[in-house]
Amino acid sequence: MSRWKPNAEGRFRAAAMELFIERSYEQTTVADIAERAGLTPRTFFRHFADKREVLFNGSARLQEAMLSAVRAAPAHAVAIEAIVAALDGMVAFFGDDRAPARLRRSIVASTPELRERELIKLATLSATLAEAMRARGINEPDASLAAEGAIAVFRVAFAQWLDESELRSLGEIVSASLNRLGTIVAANGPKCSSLRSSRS
Amino acid sequence: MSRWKPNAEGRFRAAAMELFIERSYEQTTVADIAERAGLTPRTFFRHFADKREVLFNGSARLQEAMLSAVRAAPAHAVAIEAIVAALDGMVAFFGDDRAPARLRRSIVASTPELRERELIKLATLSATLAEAMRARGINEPDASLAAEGAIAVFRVAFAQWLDESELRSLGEIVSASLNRLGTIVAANGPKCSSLRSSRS
DNA sequence: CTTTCGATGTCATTGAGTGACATGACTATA
DNA sequence: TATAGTCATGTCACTCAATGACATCGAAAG
Repeated sequence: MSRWKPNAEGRFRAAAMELFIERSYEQTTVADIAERAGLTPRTFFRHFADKREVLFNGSARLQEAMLSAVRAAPAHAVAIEAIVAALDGMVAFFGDDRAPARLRRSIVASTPELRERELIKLATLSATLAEAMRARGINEPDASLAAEGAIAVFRVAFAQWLDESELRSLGEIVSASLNRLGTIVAANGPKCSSLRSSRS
Repeated sequence: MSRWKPNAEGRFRAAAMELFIERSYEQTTVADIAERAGLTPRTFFRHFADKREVLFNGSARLQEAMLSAVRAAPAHAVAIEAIVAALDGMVAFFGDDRAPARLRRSIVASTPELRERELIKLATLSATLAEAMRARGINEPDASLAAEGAIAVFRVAFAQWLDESELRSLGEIVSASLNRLGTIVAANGPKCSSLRSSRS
């Protein structure tokens, strides 16, 4: 019997998904996952920083997809062009099949611990996007604002995409949301509306 | 000696802040905090859901400030007016003193665990704001988009407020950021720019 | 004074996460 | 083929966050 098991991470992920569905995330211990994967708990933590990470494999690939889309954008793109490219890359990453995303969301949504992790992944995505925009000559605070706005649009649109039936594609929803955000925020008077500058 | 200690939560918070500064968050155990507070670890968890929560006392009050500001807005406010009110309420909540916020941020920023919790507090704030807007007749997806956008603006502006010297007030920075976001997003063509609707 | 109730203490336990060290397996090089 | 090096894994022991069960103390009400 060989001691070395090929594709340990894949084994862990598959075992974890099975157990998270059979029971739930909370009622599954790392020992359970390791047992089903035919490995030990100690090895689990050599492949994943913590129990949550086993569910967040895709975030690195999503980030890569977003980044290469931004870098492929025209050279002197302004902020809006950069985030449109980023959103485009993210939309392409997910394709048409909502089922896996829905399944994953049902697991993540069921546990505060996992919702927290999801948020930090999105925040990382936002920070990475802002950084990429700065690297293309878009300065602060535009880079951060545009990045935060883009991720916010994506989050809202993505949730809608999962909630509604197969009517509109993700791209259509994202596009509509981006336009909607523009309409909303642009309704603000050029001078700052009624926000009082509270110098005490 | 009386067994009952008045203001247990306050004692825990004070003890925790001291220790987080002396050592760090990570190198402080709940047992340490309890000892300095003159209480037991078990009691700590009766007052705080987990170790992180001891640092997030203000978030409930911030949410209250934001909510009452939104509810105080004119009756048929459109999205932009509602979020301006919300931002106004949040700005007022922090006042002029940046020192406490800076200290707290230095602690939170030093630990991924705490950054995650911070994000979920902001996400909760966003969801609450969206809910309040819906209660005032603003429909989806405008409510969610505006709420996400507003929180994004606040987050970026708040970070700037802490980073720069005492030049501009928080209100001024928030106001400027909101306008900037409007300028950026409004630059998007009315029809959706180049985001291809990727119906595979 | 006694009863009741809420806050705390005590004890035991589970499960996440980590460090140290041993061991098996694959690879390179002679 | 032999030997050394390296990498993934197993084993053991440990810390610490978090929780349940139960005892106890203090205060307030009757």
